[in-house]
Amino acid sequence: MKRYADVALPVHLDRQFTYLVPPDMEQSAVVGVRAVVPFGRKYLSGLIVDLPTTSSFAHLKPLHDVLDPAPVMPLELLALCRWVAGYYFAPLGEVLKAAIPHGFSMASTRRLCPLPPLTHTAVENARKGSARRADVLAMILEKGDCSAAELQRKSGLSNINAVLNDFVRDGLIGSEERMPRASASLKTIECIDNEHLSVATIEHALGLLTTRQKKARAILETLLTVNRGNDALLPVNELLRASGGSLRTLREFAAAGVVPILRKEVPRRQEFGTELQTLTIVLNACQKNVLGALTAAQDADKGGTFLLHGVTGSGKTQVYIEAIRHCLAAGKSAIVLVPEISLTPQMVRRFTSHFGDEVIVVHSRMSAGERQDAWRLAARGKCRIVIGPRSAIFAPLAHLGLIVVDEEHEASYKQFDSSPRYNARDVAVVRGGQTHAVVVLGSATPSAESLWNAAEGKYTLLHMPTRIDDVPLPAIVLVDMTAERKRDYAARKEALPPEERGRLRNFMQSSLSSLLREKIADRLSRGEGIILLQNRRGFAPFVECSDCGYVEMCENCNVTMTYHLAKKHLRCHYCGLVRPPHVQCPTCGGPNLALRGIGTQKVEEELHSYFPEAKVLRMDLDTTVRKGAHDRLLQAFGNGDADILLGTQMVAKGLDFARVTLVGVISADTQLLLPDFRASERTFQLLTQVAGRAGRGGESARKGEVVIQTHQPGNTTLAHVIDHNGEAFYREELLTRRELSYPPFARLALVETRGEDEEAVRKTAEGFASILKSAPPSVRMLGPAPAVISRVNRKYRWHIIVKCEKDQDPSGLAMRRVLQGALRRQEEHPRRGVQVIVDMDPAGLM
DNA sequence: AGCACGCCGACT
DNA sequence: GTCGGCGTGCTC
Repeated sequence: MKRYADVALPVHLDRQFTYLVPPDMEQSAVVGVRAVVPFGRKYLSGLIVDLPTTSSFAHLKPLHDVLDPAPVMPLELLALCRWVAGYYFAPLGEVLKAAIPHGFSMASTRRLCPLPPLTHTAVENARKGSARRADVLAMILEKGDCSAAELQRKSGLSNINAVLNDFVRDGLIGSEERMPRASASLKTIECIDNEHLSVATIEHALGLLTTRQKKARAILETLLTVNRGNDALLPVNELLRASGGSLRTLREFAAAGVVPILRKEVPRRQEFGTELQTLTIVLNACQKNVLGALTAAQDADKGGTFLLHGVTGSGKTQVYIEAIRHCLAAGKSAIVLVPEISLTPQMVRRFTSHFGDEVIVVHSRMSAGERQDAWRLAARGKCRIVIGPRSAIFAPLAHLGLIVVDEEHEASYKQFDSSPRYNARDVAVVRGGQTHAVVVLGSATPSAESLWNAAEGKYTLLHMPTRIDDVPLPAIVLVDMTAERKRDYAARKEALPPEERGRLRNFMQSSLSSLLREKIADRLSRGEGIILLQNRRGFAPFVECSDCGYVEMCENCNVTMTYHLAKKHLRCHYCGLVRPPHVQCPTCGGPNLALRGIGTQKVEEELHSYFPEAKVLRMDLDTTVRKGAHDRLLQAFGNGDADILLGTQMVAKGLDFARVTLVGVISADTQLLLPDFRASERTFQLLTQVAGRAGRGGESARKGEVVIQTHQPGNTTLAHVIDHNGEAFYREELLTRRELSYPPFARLALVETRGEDEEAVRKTAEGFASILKSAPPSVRMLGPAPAVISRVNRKYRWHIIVKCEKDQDPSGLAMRRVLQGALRRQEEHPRRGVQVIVDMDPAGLM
């Protein structure tokens, strides 16, 4: 009987491909192992996801190879990936590619070699026809074996494969598809091979040494004194360090057979060290309460989702740690999801201090090899705690007992830029449901969705309303920057003689109000720490002609360009384009191009001019791109090496610094005025988080103070921030959401059409919308309309918002069917160069 | 989505 | 004859 295998491939095709299983692979071809298959002209590696007994397809090809001796993807995880693929409209192959680190998305490369008929004379003959073709032949003849990609690059021919095919047909060259190595190999180190070590041989060799060969003698003598079992092989570099000998000498001994050396595989893993002070922390009554609920749920073995709403500084991390301890004691494993931005060595250390080698950390800066090692360690049960961002929700842990999602409201859990567009928090809840693991969503400022789910009884709400040691919440004051500006202007005018007052036309307000300046001076004099938030990097968010209003725009995107001081250039924060600013206005020719708005660099400059003696650390994307820079900055500030930590939202996510007694928000309005239904929520969350950085010290510490500057002093969101009145904020926010049919009361999908041809993009959007018009009335549609940022990376964007009340379609099934149907019909008449992207539960509508 | 194939027009 | 551009259809 014939056997078949369905293989999911990392291609953007919502289909699986069926292959014949050759008889010699029947044992090894099982669900969850990777296989190499012929696909078109190439070979691809994919995952076997099913073993159907029949196939209606007539021209099946056989599997080419099976890569793994045992499944690399547990069935439970495959089921989760299937759910993600279905819910977020992504091909299964792409979900698997996101879930399995490297080694999955491999494709063959075409290699060429010369055949006997290819001689220098043959090359010269070809040169009569085409010089470029002759060059290709010459290269193959010279190199002997080379890749098609290399030939393409060096020859500049665009249709290299067609050209090569001609040569193959003429019998001049040979061609084959070769797969890259199946997987990055484990790192190996050289060790002394204890098993083949002979004391007699070494003593004999010692006897042969002259008295002058001190180093050589030291190596052998040291070797005789160290006695280790096979489990703890002595690494060569340790032996050399201990004996002071050189690698060269050791190599000679090895070559002579005196010292046997072997290579041992070692997983690459980072060391994070321990943080002793947190090891002895005793939970307070509130923390114990919460922990009790979590451990009881774990013991009941039925899973369940908990929303842990704890104010900043209430000690959530310590609760997570104890819950994990309980989980491990029961023989189970745990996943901790953390926003990428908070995944600092300091944060990881809090976990490694307690659990040591049981912890494995995955993060975006890891190499392919490191990722793969981490995945393998988790899959083999060598590490039972995986800490990481978004993608860590796919960690291949068996016996999952607990999933922690810290800062569950964070938008970074939602992948928005590429398929699969999943929200790791929601996937966590689903995985918990599938495996009966307890899920803890923790936050000081939960998302409106999660709070509503708790109110509806889907999640169990746990509260931690007080800070550790009852440190009071900081006092928050609002500064009206409009009034400030007027006062400032009047004062300057007063100071100038009447004939010079015209110069004030371009008067730029300081980014620091007098109140904030006063408080900064006060803290500086006391040696206390200050955190300043300005959620915009660069110097000036836009450059404007003071005469005609021209604004420097990006040529690829419909956004303003930001002026960066260090390089004195303009930069697009969407596509990365860099160019110098105009010297004269390109529209009116005027010389008055002014730097407008406030970025972190501008604040930094002003701080230097007001407080030349203060040490300021700027922390934003521009100062933290280098590896470890983020941690170094936080460490330096924590040590007291600097007085002021100034930065974008990342200053709100650091760990506690007891010495901070003042937090300043340069402008609360940056996010508040965005045309997005989550703008208020985002602002409330960010400001509450950053305010929570103030005054976290022990009992002796001074109360923290927070100054928030705004041009919207009457805004109710800000009023709730200063009152620490989250309850009122969420009550009002939920009311608005209900009125306007936004989440959590409705499910949203954002359909985006995207392409370089504006007309085609618009027409595709209109076509999609007209298909949606025939949907049942419960599925409603807004748009189509150009996106708020109507062009990014040379591509135009149109949006259709699709929504459906949750009480009419609780599972989202109706909406999914409508969208699925519309996508199918759309694919029947595709427009070249236009993509149609469906973003389920989008993080924002821009 | 890639990618090959086939057809057309520009160029030498 | 060469070569790139572009539309079309396929990938088990």
